[in-house]
Amino acid sequence: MPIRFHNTLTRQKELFTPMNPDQVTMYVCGPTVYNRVHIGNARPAVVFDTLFRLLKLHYNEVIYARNITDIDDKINKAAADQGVPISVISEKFTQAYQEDMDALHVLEPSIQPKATEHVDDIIRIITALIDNGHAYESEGHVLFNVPSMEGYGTLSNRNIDDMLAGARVEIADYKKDPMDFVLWKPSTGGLPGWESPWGFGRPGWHIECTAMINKHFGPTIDIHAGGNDLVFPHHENERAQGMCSHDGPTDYVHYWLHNGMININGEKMSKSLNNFITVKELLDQFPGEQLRYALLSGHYRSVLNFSDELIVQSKSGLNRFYTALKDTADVEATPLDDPRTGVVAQTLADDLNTPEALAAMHGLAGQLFKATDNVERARLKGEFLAGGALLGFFHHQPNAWFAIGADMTLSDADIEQKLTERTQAKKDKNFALSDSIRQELLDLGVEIQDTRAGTEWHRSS
RNA sequence: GGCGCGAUGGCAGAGUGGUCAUGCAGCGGACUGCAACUCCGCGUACGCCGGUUCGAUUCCGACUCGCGCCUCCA
Repeated sequence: MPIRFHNTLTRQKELFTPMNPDQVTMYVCGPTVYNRVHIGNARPAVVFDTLFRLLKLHYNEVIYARNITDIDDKINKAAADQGVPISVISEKFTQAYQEDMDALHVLEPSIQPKATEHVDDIIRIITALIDNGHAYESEGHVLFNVPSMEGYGTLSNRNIDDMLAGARVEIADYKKDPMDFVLWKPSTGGLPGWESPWGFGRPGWHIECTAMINKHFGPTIDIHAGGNDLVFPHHENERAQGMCSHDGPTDYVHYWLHNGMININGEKMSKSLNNFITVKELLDQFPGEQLRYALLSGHYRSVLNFSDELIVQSKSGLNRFYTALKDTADVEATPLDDPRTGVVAQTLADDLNTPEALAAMHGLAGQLFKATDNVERARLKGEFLAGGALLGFFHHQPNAWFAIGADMTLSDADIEQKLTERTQAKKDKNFALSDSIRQELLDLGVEIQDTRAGTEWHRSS
């Protein structure tokens, strides 16, 4: 089963072929750790986590790096405001990020490099760019000289003249060319910084990713992903740095993947609208799995409207999945001979079509409900579980899932007692009593189903 | 101004040159003492106008509307 991706660089769907048939290298832009991340930050983490899971099925080794940006002026500002070292801010929110991602069932990447641990590498690559004639020092700054690179703008599909025509930005006088961007800037007035050949200072934004990729993977990687707002300038500049910091022409990234943005109830998240929703706020109200379902319910390249309705529907969808698991609790799943052939894996192989994958999961659930043959049920359950694992679902036992957020006034023993009374009432044909007991239980968060085997119950919120 | 994206049934959201998405919600039915769960069935969906075609939601062109990026925002 071949894997295909939409590559931002070529603007079309392409067959994925890694440089090394046994090993895939991928890098995803992670958070700047200066506050709790919002739901928009969670989209690439969850989407490309699903990609990571898929790739691991197809290749012996997948090395996945997701960086932590812990050098940034927003961190500097937060630290200055609170009168603490930047490490206090960055460590606190790095920790918070890990917690949020864990709750969304995002697997830990293979490597989580930090900018502060790569300042030497950053300095090395800036030096190389200067040596190659692609960067220059000016008034304590080091700048990448954009006109020195043939093909700048290819990734974001724009040309310099058009950009300058629309620009209304004042050009800093230390720049040779208006498009030149900062690789290193001076730190004065007590700002955090590091010693460098160009004085005490700190790196620009784009260079850390290039440096970390070079350090951990070498000049070229298979996949680089992130939000589509990063295409320009961040990834365009990264690409320029990566390609120009080596002798001779070098590819930087073979497949660029970019996810679309998230809207909140139809509006773009923005500070002025005050509609930023943090992952933490959502996790306080909904299980991570439900949020994950919601994030995967749209194709990753499209805008996703993170509405109240979406969250509700996501819960219903997962309830159906868990009902299927509950109904087949007695069935021992038969694992797929080749997990890559599962219907979910196949839909994901087509440019990570997660809505189609969820539809496939619903298809399997329906078959599971209908099947009567035990061999067939075991096979279906195996495929269903494999699909769930790829999508990052099924971290609960079914009854535990339904009980999330449920009223716990009644103990299990209380419930069993009530059900015994109800069963007796039913035997006595005292349906008024049996129905009132059922309603009482329902009011206390206990749903019941009468089956041939007796009465089943589970808690529900 | 430059570059790009989108418009699918009440909602969400795939996909396809010609019988089918899928889920949620709704309606009818089966099951049930009644329910619940599950199952079966139902709704003349593809922005507008042309073109290509035996046939277009799908391809091509124009239009309308909405959206994104164009300096540190995933």
